Amino acid sequence: MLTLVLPDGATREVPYGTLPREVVGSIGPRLLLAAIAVAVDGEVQDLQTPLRKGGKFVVITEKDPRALDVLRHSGAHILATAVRRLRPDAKIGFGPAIEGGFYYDFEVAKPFTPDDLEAFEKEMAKVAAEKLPFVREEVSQAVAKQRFVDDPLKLERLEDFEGTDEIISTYTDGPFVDLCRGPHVPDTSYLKHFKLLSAAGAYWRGDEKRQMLQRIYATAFFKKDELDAHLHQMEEAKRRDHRVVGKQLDLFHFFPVAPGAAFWTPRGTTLYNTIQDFVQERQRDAFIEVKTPLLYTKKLWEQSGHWGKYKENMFLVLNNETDEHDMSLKPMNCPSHHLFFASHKHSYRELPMRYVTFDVLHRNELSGALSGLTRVRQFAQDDCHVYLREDQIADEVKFLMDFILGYYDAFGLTATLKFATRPPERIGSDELWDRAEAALRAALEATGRPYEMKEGDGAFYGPKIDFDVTDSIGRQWQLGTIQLDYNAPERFDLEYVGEDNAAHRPVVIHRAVSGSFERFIAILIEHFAGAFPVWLSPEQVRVLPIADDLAPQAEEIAKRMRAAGIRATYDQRNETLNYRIREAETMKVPYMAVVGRREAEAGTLAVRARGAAGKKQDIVSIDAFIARVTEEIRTRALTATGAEG
RNA sequence: GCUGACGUAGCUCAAUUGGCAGAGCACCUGAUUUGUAAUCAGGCGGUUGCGAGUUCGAUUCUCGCCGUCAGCUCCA
Repeated sequence: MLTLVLPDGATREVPYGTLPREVVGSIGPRLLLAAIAVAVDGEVQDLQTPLRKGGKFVVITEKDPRALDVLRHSGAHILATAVRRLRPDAKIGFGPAIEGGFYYDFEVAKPFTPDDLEAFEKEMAKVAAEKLPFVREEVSQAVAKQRFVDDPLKLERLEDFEGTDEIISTYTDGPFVDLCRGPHVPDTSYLKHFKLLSAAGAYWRGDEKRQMLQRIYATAFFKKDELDAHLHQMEEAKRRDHRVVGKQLDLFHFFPVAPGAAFWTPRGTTLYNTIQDFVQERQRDAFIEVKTPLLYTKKLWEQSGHWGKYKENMFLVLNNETDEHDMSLKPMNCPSHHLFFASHKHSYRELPMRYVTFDVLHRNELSGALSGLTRVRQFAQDDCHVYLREDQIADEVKFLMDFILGYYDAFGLTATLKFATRPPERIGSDELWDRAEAALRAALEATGRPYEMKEGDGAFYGPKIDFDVTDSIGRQWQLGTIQLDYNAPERFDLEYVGEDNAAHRPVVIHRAVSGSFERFIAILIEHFAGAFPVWLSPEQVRVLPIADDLAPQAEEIAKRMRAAGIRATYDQRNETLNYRIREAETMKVPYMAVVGRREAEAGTLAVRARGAAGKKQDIVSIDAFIARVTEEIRTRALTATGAEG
């Protein structure tokens, strides 16, 4: 007998192998209708999978977030059912639920077209309407092999079960059978609100050496408004796309002759420099800024370990002297900082020493991986390497963490922390890794902040804390990082002189805040949808004279603003005021300052804040306005006075 | 890199089965002198990404190259 504990504390004794369906039905027939699946001690299983253990028994209905994964996983099967009906030659791969939806991989002779997707979507609606029950069967290896005799990918998966005592199960809906662990919704009619999103190639088991399958991405929800909201969110993300907004606001370009390397326009350069200035200002006291060469011989990369582990991603340069590609553009700043540190004797009193550099880095990303500013081949980091004593790790991690979180705060971004441990491909002994992971984890724990684990996701030289930032429409981006490195000091033979007058090995921490400026700016563009706060705006005020004869005053006013440190322009073109306002709005200029005859005589401005259409005019003196804007810039206010939210 | 889609004026997009490459915006000129999101008129603007091929004829069909986009961890 198994003991089930219901949420209200009541217990049920049921025989081993009882179906959850029976238990739920006995609690209430209406609950059975609403049930999607159940969870036993937190483990989700469907209503037709026999109970094999007792524990806390929770009925999962639509309201439970875990129900969505079940629905989506079933959606994947329904997709495969539809595809098989229309393309019987399709071999099935995997079809899991993923964050935001689900996909299914197929091996087909001819890739899918958008027309195919439309047909599949219609067929899925039919399958759903047929209300086919999902039938679970637990089968032997031999029976399973029989069942998937025409599906080589499934047979390959079955081989993994050889010699294990795992239960092999299949799920059938109508004509379609899939090797599947479950859980599933009771029948296909549960899938009501779904949409096929895209099709693209995907390697079998993510391995580029294996054949390429065709993956169809889709999403599904229980309620129509949730699906609509999801699709709307995708539209919103598209509207904010930094590649589109960057063009509208004239911030950067790409040219085919420099794939993956941005050309920054005057406006984009202003934005870029403003952000870099901000970092530099924040780092003025506790950091040491240096500039280092871009090009190095391979000797340095051999010493750092990059030549062995990272060569594929480096741009190698032909050395005329040796006639070999034995030089490389730097993909990272760390080795040059190590050279700096090693160039002098250091006392323990000097530590921690924090070197920072904003140099350009080059990484040879796969051509297919390039994407706008978020994945580029040339970029700059706000890169810092800290040299410190082992006993300083906890304090330093806290210091860096506060620095990083404070920085994001200035942009209205919030971060969550991820702790990443040793990856399979790595340098350094296990003893060093043990020490590094223990030290970093202890420092992280000491800050008292919550964090998530990312096992095996560390850098090749050490464990790290990643900062994942959430933007204004809820998307997550990995930005900052704190990486602990015991290997580099060994490789570069770094030393400091301790209190005992003996040489000691320092520890290195790699730290980035923005990740790369390129990607950070892309994120800011999308975060603010191009409507930057005043301090970041490439153009902060646009002065608009109402008629030609007021142009000299407008120019004079713009000059006064510039003298006060405001990025001000004036637009005296022979166009209507409406036209010029529209253009300033389109360019997301935070303030428009209109000068008419009344204002010119009184020394005032009629100020219109961006996005404040229909609001009553704000008549202020020029001096008061300058004071207000300079104050907003100084404090780096996130919302302008009187502007949209 | 691989799979697929796409590439037409500075930008956003048209161009029936292969048959004279177009529009709006931007830009220039002129008129208008403008009070809070597009004044009117005229004009300039193209090796249809690059290179081959098929054809009487290619933006359109075929091949190669370049670039852009989606995807290539999310495990039956």
